[in-house]
Amino acid sequence: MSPDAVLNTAMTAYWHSDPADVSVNAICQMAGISKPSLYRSFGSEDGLTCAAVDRYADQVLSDVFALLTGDKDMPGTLRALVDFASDDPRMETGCLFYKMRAGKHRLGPQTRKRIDEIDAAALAGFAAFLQARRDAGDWSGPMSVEQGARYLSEQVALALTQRGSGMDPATVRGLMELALSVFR
Amino acid sequence: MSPDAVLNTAMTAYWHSDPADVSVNAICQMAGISKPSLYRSFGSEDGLTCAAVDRYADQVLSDVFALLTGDKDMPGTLRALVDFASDDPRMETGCLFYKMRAGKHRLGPQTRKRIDEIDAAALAGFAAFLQARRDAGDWSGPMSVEQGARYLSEQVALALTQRGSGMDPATVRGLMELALSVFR
DNA sequence: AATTTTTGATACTGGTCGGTATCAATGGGG
DNA sequence: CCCCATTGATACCGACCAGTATCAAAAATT
Repeated sequence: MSPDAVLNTAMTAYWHSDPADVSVNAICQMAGISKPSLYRSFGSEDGLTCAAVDRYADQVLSDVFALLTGDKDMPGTLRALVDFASDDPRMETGCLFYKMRAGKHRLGPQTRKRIDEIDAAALAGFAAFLQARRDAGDWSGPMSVEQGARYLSEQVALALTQRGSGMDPATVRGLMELALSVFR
Repeated sequence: MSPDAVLNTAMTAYWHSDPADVSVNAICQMAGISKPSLYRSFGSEDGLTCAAVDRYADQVLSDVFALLTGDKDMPGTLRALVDFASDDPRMETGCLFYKMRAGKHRLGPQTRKRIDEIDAAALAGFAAFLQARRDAGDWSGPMSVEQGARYLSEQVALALTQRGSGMDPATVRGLMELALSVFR
C-alpha cells in the first residue's frame, strides 16, 4: 500500500465520518498497513490529518475556487455555488474542511495552521469574486466586499454542515437560496 | 456537594468548552465528588449530559423563547434576537445546546432524544412567532412560515456557533443582521 | 553471492476513558 | 448505646488511544 493510497483512505475516512472519530488504528486497519509504517510516512497523527486536508483542498476545494474564478455572472455563480453545496453527491456527508474547522481545537498545530491558511485563501477567493462582480457592474449596494465575502463563506459552510448532518438536500437548497438572496 | 450543584458544575463545564471534551472524571474533580457518587445521582454519562441540557433549556433557552413570545413587533424581535446572539455575555463561549446538536453522534441515546425534542420545540417557537407576525400584518411576502422558522433557527445557530469559535461579536452581529434582512 | 539497509508486522508502553466492586465512615431510628 | 442503611472514597476493570521498541523478511548495494 503506497503512502498515496493510504492518504486517500485516510482522507475518505475523515471525510465520511469525522476527523475526531477516526483513530490512527482504524485507518491502519482500513488501509491494511501497520502503524509503524504509517508513522514512517506521516510522522504523527497531526502530519496525517494535515496531509489529508491538503489533499482535500487540492482535490475538492479547488473545484469551488474554479467556480468563483469562472466567467459566469453573479446570479450564475451563486446558482453554481448553491448547486454544489446542496446537490453535489460528494457533499452528501459534508465537507471535510469545514468539519475540521469546526473541530479545530482537537487537531494538532500543523493541521490547525493549514486550516487557517485554507480558510484565509477561501475568504480571499470569495472577496476576489465579489470584487470582480462589483467591477463588472452586476453587484451593487451598500455591502462591503469584505463583509460579503465573509457572509458568503459562512453561508457555504452552514449549507455544507447541514448536508453533513443529514438534512434533506432540497431543504438545504431552499435555505441557502434564501440566505444568498441578500446579494440580489 | 448536592446533585444540583454538581449538575451546575457539569453544565457550565460542558458549556464553556465542549461536551465531547469534558470527561466524567474531569467533572468529578471539578465538583469535588467521587465517580460512584456521580453515577448514583445520574446513572450514566448519558444521564448527566441529558440532565445538563435539560437544565440549560430551563435556564437559558427559556429566555430566547420569552423573546419570541414577547409583544415586540417584527423588527423589534429580530433586533432582540441579534442582540442576544451577538452581545449577550452568556453566549461568549457559544451555546451549549447547539454545541450538543453539532456533536449529537457522540452523545448517548437519552441526550440525543432530548436534543431532538428541544430542536423541534425551538422550531415550533420560531414558527409560532412568524405566524403571529404574519397575522399581525407586519411580515408579508412569499416565504412560508415553515421555511422562515427553519431559516431563523439555523441562522441563530450559526451566529451562536460563531460566537463560540471566538469570532468578534461585532462581526457576528453584522453577518446576522445581513442574514435576517431577508425578513424585511 | 554476501552484506547492508530499508521495510513490515507484532507486541508493547503509558495514559485516559466510562463504569464498578469493595470497603470504611457516617448518620438516623430503635 | 447499638444497629442498620446510606454515603463516600479508593482502587480497580477492560477497552481504546497515540506512539514506539524489537525483530524478521525483503530488497538494494557492493
